[in-house]
Amino acid sequence: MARAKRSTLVDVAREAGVGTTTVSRVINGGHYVEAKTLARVRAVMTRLGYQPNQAARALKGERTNTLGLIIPSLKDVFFASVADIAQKMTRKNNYVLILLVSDDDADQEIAELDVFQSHRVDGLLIVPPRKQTREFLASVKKLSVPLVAIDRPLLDPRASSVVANNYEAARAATQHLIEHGRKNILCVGGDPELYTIKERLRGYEEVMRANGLTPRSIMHINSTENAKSNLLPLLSERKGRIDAVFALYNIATVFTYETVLNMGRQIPDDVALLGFDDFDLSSKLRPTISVVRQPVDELGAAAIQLLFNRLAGGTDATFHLQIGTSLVLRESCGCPKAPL
Amino acid sequence: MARAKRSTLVDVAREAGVGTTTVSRVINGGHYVEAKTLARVRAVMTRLGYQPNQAARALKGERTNTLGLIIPSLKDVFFASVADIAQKMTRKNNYVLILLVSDDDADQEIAELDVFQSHRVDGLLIVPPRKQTREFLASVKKLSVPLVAIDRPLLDPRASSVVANNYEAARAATQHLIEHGRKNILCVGGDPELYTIKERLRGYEEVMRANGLTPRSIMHINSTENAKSNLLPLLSERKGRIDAVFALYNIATVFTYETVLNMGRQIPDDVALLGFDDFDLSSKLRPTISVVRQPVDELGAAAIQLLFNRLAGGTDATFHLQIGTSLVLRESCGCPKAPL
DNA sequence: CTGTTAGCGCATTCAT
DNA sequence: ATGAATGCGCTAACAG
Repeated sequence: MARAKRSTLVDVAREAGVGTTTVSRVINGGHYVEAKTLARVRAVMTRLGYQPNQAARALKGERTNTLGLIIPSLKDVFFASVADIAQKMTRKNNYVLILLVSDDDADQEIAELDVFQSHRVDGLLIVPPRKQTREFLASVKKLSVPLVAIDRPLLDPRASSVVANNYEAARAATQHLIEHGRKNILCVGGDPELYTIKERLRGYEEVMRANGLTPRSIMHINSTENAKSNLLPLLSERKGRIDAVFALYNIATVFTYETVLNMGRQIPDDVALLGFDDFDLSSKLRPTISVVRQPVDELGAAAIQLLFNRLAGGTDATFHLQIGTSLVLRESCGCPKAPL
Repeated sequence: MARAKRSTLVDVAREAGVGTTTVSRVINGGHYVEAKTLARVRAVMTRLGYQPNQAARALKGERTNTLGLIIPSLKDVFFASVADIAQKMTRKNNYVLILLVSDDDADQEIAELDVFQSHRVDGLLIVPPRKQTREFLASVKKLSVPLVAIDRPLLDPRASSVVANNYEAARAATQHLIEHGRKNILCVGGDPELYTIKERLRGYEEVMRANGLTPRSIMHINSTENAKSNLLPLLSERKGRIDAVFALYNIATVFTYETVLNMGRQIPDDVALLGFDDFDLSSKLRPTISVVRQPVDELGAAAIQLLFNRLAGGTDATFHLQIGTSLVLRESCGCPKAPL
């Protein structure tokens, strides 16, 4: 708390009786410096509590050692996990992460890109907004630092991206329900404009058709009320009675779970349930919920790695990584209860 | 992506046919600049896509417009929410937030304080580590920027802090269970070294004694296994059979829930359950779980506000804010089921 | 191996 | 109302 003036590189040089270059070298690894000098300078730095001023280094046109991250929200476990792994990887590379939350809004994300420009971050990891407006894409194009998109690809093909293989995941999930003998499988989703949702829906529909079954889906499920009023009629239909639900994102899974139980039907006996995205208490609900799990850490790590490769002067090539998912089979899909 | 050299203030000045001072003035609000000049300069800035270089401003000894946040983890909803509100408030003040995760480790947190010093953040919001070692406190003392502690007070009394009133919250919770006629109330907690846990335990014990009841507690519940093996024997005791549990943190609540149900007892009929800290699916579990809710947003907002007040040149006084909590009464405590 | 020096982009006196 | 000149702390030539 004591507002003491910080010591600078020059102070250190003076105290240690060396030139500024030497001190600079010590800061940056101590190469080409005599061991004795090195030790002396280091001692002085410690004594003075010297901390290099990143602003000055940045001004020299060097790196700011700063990465920017834009996610739609921190309250969503998935994105919080992305932020978590991103910050860990960033730190490991001796960088620091600036966090901006976009609320999934393109205009806000444009403003945030500006902020990052202003702060001269060395690279950017972003979850593109739901609607990638032309203005947004223009802003992206003007960026002068490497950028990697995560979770959803950027419409600008020149940007690298790391996403889960949503399509294959949905295929596997649907296939699994079919193998449990389910025939009237309903697909429950959120915003149909969203890339991930579209891909998942596509996978579901293809597998249904390939098995001679009729795909049925309902989108825009995003609240308890709306789940009840929209889902309930569908689930109550007599003919072609729905015997399974494939929910396209974690909240939809929970809403479906709630709605089904509230109408007095059994999971999985009456209605099997398989969700997309794992969530905290998936194994605490009764029955436990089977889900498609996205390897968030892998996604995040791969994305940050892409960024650092670029920063390390690697190729300028664009990568579009698709990461595989896995099925976590618990009880709700109809799989046997795991032994205690 | 196009690596174009960014235009600088000088470029703008040249293009606009004015001096650098004028441009600087425009950037900083445009006072004392003729309307016509102002418009012209602004136009040039837009055309060139000019973005002031924060590094340069910082170097001038001014602000970096950057705040630092240290939290133990992003995977904990509580801390994720702190980060969320912190970043929102920070942005609103035209600042930016750098996020560091400490894993609740003092040494790591010391290192992170250094990183923040190096990046010259203007202020710091931190969740102090579980164990505030002497070294850690020394590092804090050496800081030259305002710092506010959140969730747990800092042992250094010169630092401001914003915490929930854990003690009162625990009193109210315990009292509530007693009012439901419960007499053998067990308190289930985590790390007994933790400030929040200690305060909550203290509140619980006092109310128990004040009502002529015997407090009983078990700490270190932090995994499903350990919950089962430690909790089960206690809950199975015949005499003085436990008829309620007050769980001191969200995970403990879930572990208790799971353990009780697994042993075939009913909540709340056999064992009432009241938890500390709300969690995502608290109202989706059967029965729904009653909890003490901490107003995270209020906590975070108050803390950031304290920081900005200081930065605005406000008083240097130290504040120790205690924020009140509320009881969210659902079914697990014995309250009547809410009507659908 | 080591020291001297010239900017990086900006805010700021101090003039005008 | 505006401009010229200075320096913030550091790195990178360039000399020794």
